Amino acid sequence: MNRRKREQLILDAAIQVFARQGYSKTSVSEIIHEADVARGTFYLYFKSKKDIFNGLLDRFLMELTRNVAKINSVRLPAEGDLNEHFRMLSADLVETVTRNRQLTQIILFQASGLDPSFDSKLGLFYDQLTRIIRHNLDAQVASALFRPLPTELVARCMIGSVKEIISWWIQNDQFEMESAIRGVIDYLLGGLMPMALFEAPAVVSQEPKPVSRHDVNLH
Amino acid sequence: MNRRKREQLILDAAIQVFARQGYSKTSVSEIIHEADVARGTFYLYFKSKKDIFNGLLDRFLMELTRNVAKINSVRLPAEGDLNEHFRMLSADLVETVTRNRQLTQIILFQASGLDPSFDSKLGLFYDQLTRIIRHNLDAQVASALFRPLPTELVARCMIGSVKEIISWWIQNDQFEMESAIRGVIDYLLGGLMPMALFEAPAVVSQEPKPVSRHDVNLH
Amino acid sequence: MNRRKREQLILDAAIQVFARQGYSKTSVSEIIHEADVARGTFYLYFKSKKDIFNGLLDRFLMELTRNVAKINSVRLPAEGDLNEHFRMLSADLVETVTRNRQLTQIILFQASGLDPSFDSKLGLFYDQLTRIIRHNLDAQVASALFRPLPTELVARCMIGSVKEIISWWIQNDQFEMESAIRGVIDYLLGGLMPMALFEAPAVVSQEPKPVSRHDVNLH
Amino acid sequence: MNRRKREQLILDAAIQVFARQGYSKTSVSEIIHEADVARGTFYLYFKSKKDIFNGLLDRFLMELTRNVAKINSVRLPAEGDLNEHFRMLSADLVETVTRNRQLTQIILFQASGLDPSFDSKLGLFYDQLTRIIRHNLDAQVASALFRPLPTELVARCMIGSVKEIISWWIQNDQFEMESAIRGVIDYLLGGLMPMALFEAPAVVSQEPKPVSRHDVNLH
DNA sequence: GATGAATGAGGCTTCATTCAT
DNA sequence: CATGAATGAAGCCTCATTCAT
Repeated sequence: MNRRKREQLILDAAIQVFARQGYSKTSVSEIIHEADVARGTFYLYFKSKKDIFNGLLDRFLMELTRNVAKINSVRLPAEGDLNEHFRMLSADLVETVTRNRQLTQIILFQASGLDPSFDSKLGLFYDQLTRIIRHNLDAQVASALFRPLPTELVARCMIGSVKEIISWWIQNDQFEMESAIRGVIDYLLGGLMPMALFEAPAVVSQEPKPVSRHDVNLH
Repeated sequence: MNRRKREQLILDAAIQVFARQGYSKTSVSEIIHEADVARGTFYLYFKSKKDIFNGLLDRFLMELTRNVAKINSVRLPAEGDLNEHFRMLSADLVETVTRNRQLTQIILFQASGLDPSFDSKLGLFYDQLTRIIRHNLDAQVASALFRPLPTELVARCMIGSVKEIISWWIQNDQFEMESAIRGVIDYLLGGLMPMALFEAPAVVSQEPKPVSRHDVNLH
Repeated sequence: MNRRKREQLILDAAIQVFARQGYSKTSVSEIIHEADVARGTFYLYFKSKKDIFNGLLDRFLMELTRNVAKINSVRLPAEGDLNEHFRMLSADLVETVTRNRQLTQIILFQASGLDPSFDSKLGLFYDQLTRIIRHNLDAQVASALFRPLPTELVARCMIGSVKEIISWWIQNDQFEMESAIRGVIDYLLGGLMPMALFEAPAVVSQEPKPVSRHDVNLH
Repeated sequence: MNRRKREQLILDAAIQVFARQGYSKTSVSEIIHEADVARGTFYLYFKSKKDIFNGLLDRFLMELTRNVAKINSVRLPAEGDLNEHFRMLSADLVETVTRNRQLTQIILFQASGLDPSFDSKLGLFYDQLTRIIRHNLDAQVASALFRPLPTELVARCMIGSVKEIISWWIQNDQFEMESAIRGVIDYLLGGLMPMALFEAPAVVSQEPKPVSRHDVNLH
């Protein structure tokens, strides 16, 4: 068995145990028992319990970042079914999360507050995600596809919404993924689009939107 | 010093220390040192470390529940500035969170995955929150103030949005609370309201919303 | 059993085990087994294995310093049996070393190179000893009782001589302490005194040296 | 690369690492890293960590024994500068110690108490050294060059003196070797020689001692 | 001969909890 | 009620040594 395979073996075992018991209550003993390797072998591949968790964090956050970047890398089409458009783009994200159900659970919802290194890594991850989404929102606003908005704030709300739905899904076996995805996208978009795109354009140009709806600008 | 006062003394000390270091990294030693009571005294008032954390969870989640219930207990006014309306209603929630900045941090973002009992308590809390919000949303939808929506899903998104913003605020000292609150409310509402309420009502009744926007119903 | 007694109990056990096996090969497990206390109790009294050893170092080196200071604190009498004079003064040192045979063994001959903190403590100890002895030597030289000498060097030689004899004694059960002490003092003095002080030059060639100077023969 | 060279390679690496960190704190990993050989290779040449250290002990103690034997193998000249005589004889010892500064440090001052096998080897070494020196002292006493003395005791004192000075030198960069050597020899001799051998009795009271006896001043 | 992945005994330390005073 | 000394299970990690390739 070569180095890569053995490392993966231990990583997989760690995911299982971390998912089952959380980071703090997981001991290295349990990981090596699950992986069926000797104690020393664990430390041959990972410097510490923190280290292996950091490894999981890195891998998974990077994959998620790629997924989110993909969704936000495309210019929105001026017409067509936006919901369907985003649904297709988000397929990879959904697939990643589905394939790593347990890991998602651990990393998104339990990694906070365990260790400064985890926290800072997560903080950077969310910052980066925010930046990506915000960048896209800014572009849409600039092209008047979306109404003026405090885009950083909205990006964070979107992230929070998606996280919460994922959390709900993970803990709920009767969750219907398909309709939920459409529902979330619909809701997230609904808050962004100028009415004009939905309704008769004529009205829009006649009077400005009420001040209360776009006078908010953070920073 | 009577029983109640001493218990509160220890609880306060525990909040301080849990807030500083999180649950797992906090030892009973640190709590009793902060509270300046003997080791045995701690166990006179609390069954275990888990027990005192459960107590904190209960108190804080109950207060948050009351705050959220208040926001959602009022029928929306048919006219007037909705944003301002919600801003006033959410004042207590904002106050609670501001006053317990550290506790919020621990309980909302670090209590997950530490212990099954905490997890189930948090799960119930979010379920209850969802139920409250959803009940209100349903009412608004019924009275056509909001467009048809998968209300449970939307309620969860709202919770997620608020949590994420709170998390951002906690970790960011330059956060401008005032404008953020308005921004979040604006965004959350924007995703819910039928265009008709903003623009000329006439249009709304003339043609239904696009199918793609409200065919999503979970459960 | 009060704090002091319990600490002494553990210290005594530690001395036993350290003496038997040396510092490195002694485990905390063995100390607590010898002391018959629980593992946690050890750490209630000592921060670490290093800490308890440091405690032993401190106590013992301080006692030795006092012993040596005593020997060197008195001005030498202009006449009388110098050997006997020093023998009386060194009684306490001999008693300390005899009473702490095992501790002497560990601290003087095995504490070097185990840990920087031990090394620096030992270094300071020997420096202080050297200073004390040198100070006395300087005084004797000034009053012409001793011949001019590189006093620091000589002080170190004296320390080395005494250490080596102690080491020999510790490892040798048939060692005759009494005669050895007289022999060492005689030898150490012999290298310091101007000939004139011992005898009238003329006499030397006429009759043998005084009995007191060469009646010491070990083995 | 042949067997002998590779063994020497590992031995040299071991010296480096042992010297830097002492025996206990040196791991086989560090030795093989320094030697740049594989882990298994180490065990091809040495049975264990203890084994390689024993090898170093043997080699070095044997060289020291030779050096000391050389100093003591010669009959003292009836006249001439004894100090200079010994200084020349001790050149090799000085050279050995200087060339193996680190090894000296480890073997003379840190090898004690690590392992029974090391202890017994060191014990034998010092016994042998004592025997060599004592044998020579006995001869000098017999020929009345030295005054009657407990020669074994004195031999040990001499060894202790030299060890202490070496230890001082190793830890002190500003040590002036040249004058120290003369000083030590002067002091060691001064404690042994009958006054008569140094000067004509009559002279003593008339003029100061010969320069060679007190021109040594460190610092 | 040479390699280095694998082993597992054993070391140090922490800490929630108990209980005699 | 209050105290705090004592407990010991359990956690993390190291490292000398082996052995299949």
